Amino acid sequence: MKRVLISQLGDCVGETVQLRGWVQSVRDQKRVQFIILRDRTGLAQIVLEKPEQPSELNEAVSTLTAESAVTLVGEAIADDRVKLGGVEVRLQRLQVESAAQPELPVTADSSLEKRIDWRQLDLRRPDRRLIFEVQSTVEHAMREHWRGQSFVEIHTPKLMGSASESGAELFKVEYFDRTAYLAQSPQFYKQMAMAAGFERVFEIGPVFRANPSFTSRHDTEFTSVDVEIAWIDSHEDVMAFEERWLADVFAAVAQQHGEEIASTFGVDVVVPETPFPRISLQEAKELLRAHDHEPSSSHPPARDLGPDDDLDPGSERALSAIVKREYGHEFAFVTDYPVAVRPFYHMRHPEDSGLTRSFDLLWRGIEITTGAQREHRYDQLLAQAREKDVEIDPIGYYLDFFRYGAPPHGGFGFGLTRLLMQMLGQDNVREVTFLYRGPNRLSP
RNA sequence: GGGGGCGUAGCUCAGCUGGUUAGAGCGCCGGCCUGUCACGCCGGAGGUCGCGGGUUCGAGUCCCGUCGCUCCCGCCA
Repeated sequence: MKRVLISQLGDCVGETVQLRGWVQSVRDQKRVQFIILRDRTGLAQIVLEKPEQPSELNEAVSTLTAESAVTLVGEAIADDRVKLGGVEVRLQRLQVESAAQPELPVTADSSLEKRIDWRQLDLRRPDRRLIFEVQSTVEHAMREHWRGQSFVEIHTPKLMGSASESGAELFKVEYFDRTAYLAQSPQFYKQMAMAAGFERVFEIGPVFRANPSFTSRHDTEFTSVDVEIAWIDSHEDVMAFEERWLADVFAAVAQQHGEEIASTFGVDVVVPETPFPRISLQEAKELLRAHDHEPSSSHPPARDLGPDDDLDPGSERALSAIVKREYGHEFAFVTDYPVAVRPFYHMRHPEDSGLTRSFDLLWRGIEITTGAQREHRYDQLLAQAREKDVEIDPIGYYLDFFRYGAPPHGGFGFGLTRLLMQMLGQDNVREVTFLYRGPNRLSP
């Protein structure tokens, strides 16, 4: 007897094998019983004859409930009648490791909310599992690319004494006799790595945002991918890095999961061509004005945008559609945002101090990256902080990073779940988050 | 924080302008069925219609309040 996975059954015909998995279904007939067993590699049919006097084994099969965890032993038999792979296992022994209660609380067509309540059952579905296999491939491909370019992986603290950026709200936590905050971004610390001479760093880690955002693309805790690179000339170098890095990631996903993603989710993973189109925010607004985009029924139309306005979600969707049509590209770097909508540490254009050396990356209408060249000159950084009315005292440690020689540098933050959501045609980040955290969700 | 939508059986939903005992499909339980593979057939159980109040002879349905969820906007990745 040997322990095998369901995918290996075809090579075990005539052998006695042990299978371990979950009961997908039971068909209990007069003369014969079938179990459909599922493991991480697929489905298999288990068969047992039922004589006039049913055996104990027959009784055990009759009382099996769907989703019970079992170990079973039987002989693998090739049989053309079996539509499921042409091989079935003639049951000899059955061990119920843990019986499932009858009547599952969720099914594949249950609401997302209920499926998250019972996430351990929801994730047993092969299509949900595929999401996290793809995520593993994505992160691995990212690391391979970084390692090939001598990046250093860092792990920055998630407990902070003060805010790292203005705007987003912070979660307060009790920290002995004072208050600490959960990090909303590793921004300041990856810049510290630049001051420390690491030159190229990355981090994949959790970030926390106390925004009460009720949308399909926000959560209060999510996995952020952060990159910072020294000795750059402008934000162009950062974009040039990111597009090649992403092309590598897409190539790995397409190669390892392309077919399964297409058959499961009905979307093609297409490796994007580099370079991606670059469009300044001003050009973007002109494009939007020039194209009469039709508002969809589920989304409001894009607003009319002033010079200091950022793109709203409607404009981002419309812009992506225009770029797809005009440039034939699904990605678009939107560059050179006005100072008003960017944080104090973004470097300004030397020839136009109202604009920053910054960019967002849109993919299929959604923002997956924000990046910039950072201001590394202490006096200029201090002046920009004051101009933005940032309290200097709490960020004194950060400003100190730049007092003893910091290289020109820049980087970006990247939303892993937003990438996965778009890549796999999912309509909500909760689908691609192992356990979602939102304003109303702290369990399971 | 602002706006829209939803809440009826374990799950997904239907219940028109208020009218007897609240329905369907799937699932569950029992029976039947010589190999099913979305098996099929027969039968059964299962509901405080989110919760509270009001209008009415009568409320799942109308009104007010409340709780929960969800989507969009704002904010952002």
